Amino acid sequence: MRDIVRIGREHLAAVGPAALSLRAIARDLGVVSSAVYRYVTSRDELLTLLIVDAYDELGDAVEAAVAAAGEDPRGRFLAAARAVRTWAVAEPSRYALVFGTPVPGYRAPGDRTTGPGTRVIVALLRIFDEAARAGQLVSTALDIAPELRADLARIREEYGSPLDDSQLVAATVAWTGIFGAVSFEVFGQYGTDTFAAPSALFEAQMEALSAAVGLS
Amino acid sequence: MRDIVRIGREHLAAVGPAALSLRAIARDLGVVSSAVYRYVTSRDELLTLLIVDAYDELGDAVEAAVAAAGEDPRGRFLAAARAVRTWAVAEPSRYALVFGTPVPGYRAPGDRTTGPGTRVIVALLRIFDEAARAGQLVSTALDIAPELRADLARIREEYGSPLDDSQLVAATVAWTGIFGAVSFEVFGQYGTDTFAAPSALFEAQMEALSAAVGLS
DNA sequence: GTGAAAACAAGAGCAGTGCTCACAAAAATG
DNA sequence: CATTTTTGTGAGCACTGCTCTTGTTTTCAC
Repeated sequence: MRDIVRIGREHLAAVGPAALSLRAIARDLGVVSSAVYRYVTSRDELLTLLIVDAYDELGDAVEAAVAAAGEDPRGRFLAAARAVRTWAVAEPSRYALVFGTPVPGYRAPGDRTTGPGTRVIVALLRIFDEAARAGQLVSTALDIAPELRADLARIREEYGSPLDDSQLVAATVAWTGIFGAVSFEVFGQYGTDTFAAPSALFEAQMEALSAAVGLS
Repeated sequence: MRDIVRIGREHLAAVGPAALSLRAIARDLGVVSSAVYRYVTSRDELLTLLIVDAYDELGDAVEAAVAAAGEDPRGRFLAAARAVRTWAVAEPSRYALVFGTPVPGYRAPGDRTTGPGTRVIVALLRIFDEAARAGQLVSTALDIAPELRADLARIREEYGSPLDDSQLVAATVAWTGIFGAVSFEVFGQYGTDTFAAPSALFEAQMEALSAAVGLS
């Protein structure tokens, strides 16, 4: 059982999410293909296990990086961003599983993936909250539609965040900005060999982004 | 031949990139499966055709939106971002094909995809260039590593851009920021039903982002 | 210890996939 | 009209996810 996830992870790293084959995993496991269905009801179930697995590892990495960083909110933000990128570059297939195209026909069971799936944004929000409390988060007033205000109010309550609407939007910009930059690099969307020094680019991008969202 | 792409596009929209089946397309085409190999050497070849197709349509949409917007650089930027999102929301499968996880085993042939694939960033760079020339792009000096300076110099030359290093980095932040936000929405990565008004969120995000990268 | 119950594995089989290849019908060209 | 080129056929290979029936272990209560 644990072995299935272990070998599944290996195959995932080797062939990518969509090419992940239960039969191949069974072979590697030295067992006939149908035997795997004793432990896992379907390929999607296995994907869910691997998704949770990946979310957890990424969450661990980010939380550890934030904890290891200093008190400075901006430094913590940069550490979190760096941790995301480092993990993604080291585990492109698992990153793709979680942050790429949803696997065809696959519907993530919310009850099992939302918990681990929110660890990064929770960590980011905490950094923003601390910054706001320390007066190190400047808020640029944005033009926010009423429907959005309702959404943001719900989120503020759910996470118990002290951020105002504009700051919350800024946090989502930081969030999507990090993953946008990482995805571009990991998925090779900058174009072929456009950047020889992707990590240097990422550093500069995150510096710009952290300043942009008001972190100082 | 054109029919293959046409039906391929329909299937793509219906089932997503990874589940796209040549045999199913052949059936819809009223032809035996092996016949389509007369026109397309492999499934990957078909994917390439569809990728180019998607890039072109997105490029058209963005260029048209920018042209229809006023002279104001910021307005043009917002128009471009909105065009990306609108197309992505309308064509999630095709968006996924191009900006999601690379299809397993698929290697995009650079010579056929790089041209159409760069139209969005070219449009963005033009907006930034115009803004810079009009003095409407403030440059916040970033800490840029020497290796990155080399990359940026190459890019500046390739695109004939007048932007300085920090402004170029800001442009990549805008670029990846747009697609990061769009991907989060299209791929449902914000979490289940977190935002009831995604377009309002996007507007606010892009407003924040445009200000953040120095566009005024 | 023995017998029932639960857990595990095997193997055949179904429907689907990408792709190849020898062959036949149709269309264009001389 | 004859010949070449193009287009389509159908069988077949190796693979996939998944189901179902059968058999083998292991565990556990008595």
